[in-house]
Amino acid sequence: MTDDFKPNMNAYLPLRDVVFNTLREAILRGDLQPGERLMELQLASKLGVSRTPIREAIRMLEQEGLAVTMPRKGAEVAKMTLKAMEDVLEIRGALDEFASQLACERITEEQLVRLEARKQDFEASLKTGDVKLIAEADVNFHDVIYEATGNPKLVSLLNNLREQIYRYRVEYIKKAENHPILIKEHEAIYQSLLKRDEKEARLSIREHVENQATAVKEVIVRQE
Amino acid sequence: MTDDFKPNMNAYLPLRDVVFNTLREAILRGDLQPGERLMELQLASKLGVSRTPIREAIRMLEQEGLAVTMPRKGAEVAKMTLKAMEDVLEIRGALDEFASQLACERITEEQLVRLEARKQDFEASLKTGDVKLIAEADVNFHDVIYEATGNPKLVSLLNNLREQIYRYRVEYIKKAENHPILIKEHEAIYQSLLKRDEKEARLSIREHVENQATAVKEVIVRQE
DNA sequence: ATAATGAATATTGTATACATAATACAACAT
DNA sequence: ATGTTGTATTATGTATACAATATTCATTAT
Repeated sequence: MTDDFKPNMNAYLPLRDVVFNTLREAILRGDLQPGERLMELQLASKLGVSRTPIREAIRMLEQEGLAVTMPRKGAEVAKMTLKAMEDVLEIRGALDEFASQLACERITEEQLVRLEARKQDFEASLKTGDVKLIAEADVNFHDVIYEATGNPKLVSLLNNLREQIYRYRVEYIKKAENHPILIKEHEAIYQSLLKRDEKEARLSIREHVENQATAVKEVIVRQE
Repeated sequence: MTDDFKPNMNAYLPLRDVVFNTLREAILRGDLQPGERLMELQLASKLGVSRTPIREAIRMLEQEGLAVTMPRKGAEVAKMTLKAMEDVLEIRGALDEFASQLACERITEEQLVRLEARKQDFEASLKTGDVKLIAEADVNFHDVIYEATGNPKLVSLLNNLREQIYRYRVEYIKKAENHPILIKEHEAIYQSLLKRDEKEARLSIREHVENQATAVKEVIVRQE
C-alpha cells in the first residue's frame, strides 16, 4: 500500500478536553469572571454533557491556576490578589528575560523574518481598536520569541503565566495613549534580537514587562 | 464561646487528593517506573476506591507533568527523553538562579540560621548513606532558599521542576565520591547568601545545578 | 428584632453501569 | 511460516445513581 493518505485520525478529542478548552477560553475572554462559581450540573447542562467530563476539566483548570476548588464547596474561577499577581509577574519577568536571551542565541533567520511580520501585524491591529485582535497579535509577536528558544517546556510555562496575566490586561490595551509605547517597545525588542544583543534584549523585554505589570496591578487594586 | 480550640476541620480530604498524593509519591519514589501504565481499574482495586477519583487524580498528575495520557489508550508514568530533560534543566537553572538572587535580597536572619542548620543536616545525612534521607535533607536545604524568595508561586513552580528531575537523580546521590562536591557546593551557596552577594549566589547555584544536570542526563541516556 | 433550629433543597463526592474503542489471540487462508 | 480476519477481552469514555455535606430559608424561641 502506498501509504500516503494518512487520514487525520486525531479528529477524536475526549469531551474533557473540549470542556477544558471551552471553559479556559471563557475564563480568558472574561465570560466567566474571577470569583464566579463553576457549578458542575449547571455547566453540564449548558454544554450538553454529563458531570464527569466537567469535573475532569475542572481538575485541569485547577492545575493551570485558572480555577480554585474548596473541598465540598466546589470550584470557582481563580481570582488574583495583588500579592499573587505580583508573584506571577515576578516569575514571568525573569522567564521572559531568560527566553529573550535564549532567543538571541538561537533564533533563525526565518524566525527573524516572521518576527518582523508579526511586529507589523501588531501595529496594524492597533489601528483597528479591536481589543481581542490586538491581544492576539501581541501574543503572536511574543510567541515567535518563545518558539525561538527551542524549548517547548519553557514555551508552555510562559503561555501559562501569560494566561494568568492577560485577562487583567484588557484595560491597558484598550487605551490608545498606550499604543505608541507598545509599538516602540516591540520595535526595541525586535531590533535587539536582530542584533542578537542579549543584554539589550533583556533590557527591552524588562521594560516591556514592567510597564504591563504596572497596568495589571492597577486593575487588581481597583478590583479589590 | 471562647473559640480557642478550632478543631482541625480539615481532616476531610477528597479521595482524588489522597489518590493523587499516593500516586505522586509512588512515581517519585520509583515504585511506578517511567513508562509504566496507569490502569484505572487496577489502581482502583489496589487503592480500594472507584475509578472516578483515580481518573481525577490522573488528570492532576498529567498537569504536573508526571503522567501522560493518550486518548482511548490510557495514561502512563511520564518518561523523559533526553531533550525534554534538557529543557526542564534549562528552565530550572534559570529559575533557581533567580530564586537565589531574590533570596539574597529578602532572606531573614532567622532563615539564614535555618539554612545553616539544614546544611549541617545534609552533611550528617550523607554519612548515613540512606538515599531517601539524603534526598530529603537536600530538599530541605534548598527549600529554605525557595521560601526566602517570599514568592509562593515560584516555590511551587520550583518544586514541580524538582519533582521532574529528582527521580532521575538517585544514582548521583548514591555515589559517595560525589558527596564532598555536594558539601562544598552547599557551603558555597550558604556563604554567598550569608554575604547577600547576588552575583556569587547565582554562580554557586549555577555550578550546583549544572553538576546535577550532567549526572541526570547520563541516567537518561543510559535508559534510552 | 435577633438568634437558633431544623427541614427542604442544592451541590459535591463517589460508585456503578453502559457504550465504544483498543488489544490480544485464535482460526483460517494464502 | 506469514498474514488476515473475526471474536473475546480489556480498558477507557461518558452518563447516571446514590450518598453525604452545604446552603437556604422559614419557623420558633428569646
